[in-house]
Amino acid sequence: MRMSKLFSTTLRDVPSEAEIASHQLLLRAGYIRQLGAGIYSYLPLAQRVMSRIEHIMREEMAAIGGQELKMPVVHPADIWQETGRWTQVGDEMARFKDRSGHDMVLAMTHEEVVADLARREIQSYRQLPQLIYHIQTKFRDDPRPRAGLIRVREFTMLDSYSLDRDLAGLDAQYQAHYEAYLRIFNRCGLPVKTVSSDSGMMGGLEAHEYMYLTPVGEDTLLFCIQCEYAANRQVAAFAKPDPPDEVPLPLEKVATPGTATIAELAAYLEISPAKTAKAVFLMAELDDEDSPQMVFAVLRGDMALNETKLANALAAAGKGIVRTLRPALEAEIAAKGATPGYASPIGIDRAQVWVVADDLLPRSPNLVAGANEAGYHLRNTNLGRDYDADIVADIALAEDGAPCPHCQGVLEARRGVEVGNIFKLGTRYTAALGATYLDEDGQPQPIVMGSYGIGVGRLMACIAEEHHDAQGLIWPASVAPFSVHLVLLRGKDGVSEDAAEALYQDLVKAGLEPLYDDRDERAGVKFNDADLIGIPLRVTVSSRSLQSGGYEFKRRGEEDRWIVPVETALSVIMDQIEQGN
RNA sequence: CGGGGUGUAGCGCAGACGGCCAGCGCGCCGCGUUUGGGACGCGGAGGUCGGCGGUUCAAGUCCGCCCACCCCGACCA
Repeated sequence: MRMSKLFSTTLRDVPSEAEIASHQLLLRAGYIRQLGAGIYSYLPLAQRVMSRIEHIMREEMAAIGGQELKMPVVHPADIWQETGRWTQVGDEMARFKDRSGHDMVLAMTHEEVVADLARREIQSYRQLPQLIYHIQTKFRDDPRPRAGLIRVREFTMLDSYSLDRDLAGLDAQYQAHYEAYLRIFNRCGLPVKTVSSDSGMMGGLEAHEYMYLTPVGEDTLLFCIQCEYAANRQVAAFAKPDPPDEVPLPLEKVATPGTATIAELAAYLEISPAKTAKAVFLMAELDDEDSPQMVFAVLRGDMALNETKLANALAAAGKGIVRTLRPALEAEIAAKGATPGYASPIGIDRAQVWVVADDLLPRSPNLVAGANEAGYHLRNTNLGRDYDADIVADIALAEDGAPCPHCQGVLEARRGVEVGNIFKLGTRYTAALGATYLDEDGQPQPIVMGSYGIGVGRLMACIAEEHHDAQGLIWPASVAPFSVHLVLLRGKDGVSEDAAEALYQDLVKAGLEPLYDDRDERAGVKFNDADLIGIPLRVTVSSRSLQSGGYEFKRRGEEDRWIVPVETALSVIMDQIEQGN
């Protein structure tokens, strides 16, 4: 490719909307351009990088028996209605009507389509297992896109689905993906950690996320510094302390003026926050209810609520699938007869409010809780004696420094970007859509599904985040948009130009992919652009290099420069590319 | 959706006390000089000042409404 013809230009100034390195550099180097919030055009340079990433994906998918297909971006609503996600998923699914008034959706994922295909194509256990995948555009109308390509609304994903006759088959395919995806990240030069995760809107049995650890990440992960335990904070467990063994004492009302927060209360009574009960009021919108349901979460005062755990606890207890969960307004709390800041689990109207208690509470005696009267609390409240809960479950948030649930070691919080995820879905979608096979006994059985995804653009952005310096991008050879950056510094006599043209033609003939800077620019401009664009190998052809005996070689990210004789230049370039990969 | 911010040429910005043809740097086009780490001179092109409405003799500048984008939060691959 001649740079004089390349469809993009480099920018000297950083566009003001970009804050993180990958976003700034991908813009400045001419890889991407923004069209709208979370919507980008991928210029030829970016398209080449993504093609190379996708090539790696295809190789690794083929290695575990994947068959590539392509499923639609636009779906009729009815398959989403069949699985219930039409109502479960909120506004992040873009919906519209076609000209005849049918509800349609823009695909945000493809479980429904896979299950639909499975019910049409799969009749017999003899046809299982199957592994199908595609690399396809998805749209999620995220409320807040950010950080350049890290979080966008339209994106392409490698999206893989396994179909099995039983859980053992699913386990095997899950494990195969687990490893294949690690190989993909490894080949792309991106270090990742896997963590246990919430299955979120996918639902299912088990899930892992592949996290690239970086301060610009938006997920919080917890890692045990001693053992292998690692989890997204949304699901992270921790070893809760054993409360002291105490005899339940009689309830006692105490005046506690001006203590609407746990900190104020603990200070006023001169007790530890661990001796108090915290009340959190939330409004849950459920998929099968029109009006929001109030939920009263009770935790020990020294712990914070994990809303994901709470939502999962509600679902597990059969209360319904939570679409959204938000803090209740003071007016809503008062409307249920509770006093904000002094609310009590004792005497709460459980016909109107669901009480969910953290699983530490049944063994935490004599906590101070609100008296449901401004300025008063109750000492010695005991779950089971003074009040009951609709649900008792782990709903506490694991925080930095909490004890590991496996080894009691310390959990450390880190930030990360989720670049991939894998889910054991089970039969949720296949059962809903009636995707069954006949077993050896002629009995219909639901097909067992798994789904596995990697965001291509997000992966590219993370690679850029990981591999750059102050001058620009430094692509790993495996995903670089071109294999070699040929820089011509024109002399007066045309000798350098002829040499560079000849080398360029040789490179093209050899099947390599050179980017040839044939522009009429000064050396500084060309070198700076080369650094920005970040191709691993730079070969400079100039009268100075020719006088030194050939062409000047330099690897991006290294300081060494060396001269290679004209005659051997082509083979050295091929060696360098080989070595880089 | 709550809080904060920004919209003036391709990019970065000034202009805000209403007042000539709306500016600067970079980039872009032409000519010349220059030629190994973002050159210099001369001459050019390029603007619905985010949009609509209002106030006024006069609006980039004042007022109202709307839109877009960015950041923090809620939410998510």
